[in-house]
Amino acid sequence: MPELPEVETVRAGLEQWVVGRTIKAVEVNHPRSIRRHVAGARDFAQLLKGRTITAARRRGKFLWLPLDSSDAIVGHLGMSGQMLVQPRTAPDEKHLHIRFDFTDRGPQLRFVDQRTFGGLAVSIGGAELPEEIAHIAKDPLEESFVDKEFVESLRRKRTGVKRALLDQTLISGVGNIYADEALWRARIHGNRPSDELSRQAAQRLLGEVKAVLREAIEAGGTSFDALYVNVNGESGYFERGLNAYGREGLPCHRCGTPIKRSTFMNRSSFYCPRCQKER
DNA sequence: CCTCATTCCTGCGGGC
DNA sequence: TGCCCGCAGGAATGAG
Repeated sequence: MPELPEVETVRAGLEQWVVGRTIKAVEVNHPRSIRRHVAGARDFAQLLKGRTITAARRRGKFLWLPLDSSDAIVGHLGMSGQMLVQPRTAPDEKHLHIRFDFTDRGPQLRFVDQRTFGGLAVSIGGAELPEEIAHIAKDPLEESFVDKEFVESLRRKRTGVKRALLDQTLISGVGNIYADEALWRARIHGNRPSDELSRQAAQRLLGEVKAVLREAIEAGGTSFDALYVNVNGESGYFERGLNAYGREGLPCHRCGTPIKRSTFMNRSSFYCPRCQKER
């Protein structure tokens, strides 16, 4: 499940493998994967033909590839999207939806996506910051992210702390896994009302969010199955670093109490009932 | 404006 | 052995 660390790993791979290359042709096999490109597949391909990719950037879980036209390819991996760099001779993947061929006749870039929650679009004039992602907040690893602003807006919200962490307009890049991990580290229950958190607790939580995201990037991301891989098809190994997510019934690494699982927002939450009191 | 439930999608694993 | 159901969940959407 790609969250910020997994998307960052993919971004780094794109920087290495596709920046500086010129697109020769684009093939769209599944219209749903470009549903956010309203003008359709033909327009998508036409805008990209002959363009050179000049960088690989990311904000939160969104990626974008600025082009020499000042447009950009903007993308989100959703639940199962993959950006793979593959030799032209490699057999098509089962869920290969978009293929990029380059003028250098080198490896292709392939967008593969089993559940089709992800997708790509051309953002007109979006090289600097695509308007498609301007509505989401900065992610906590951006230099211009302001801790105090996050702390204050978190405390202004009238909702649960975990729900707030998952709100991409408040802080971007955090998904279900790293939200649970940061809450475990900060010893805060995800159902705690966000407006009842002290400034100190909110700042501590933010510190743990940043720490866990950085550590996960270092490990190349978290992989539970073949769905999350880097551009070369390799898995990350941060799963070993998880303290809460997916550990129902297993002893808390701090106090030994079995980790609990509960469901809300249509998703699972894992927490230590002893370290993380609801109130 | 704010909060929250619903919807999209496919593969997998449990239960019968 | 096969079928059905629940589950995985990021983000857009619309209801209230």
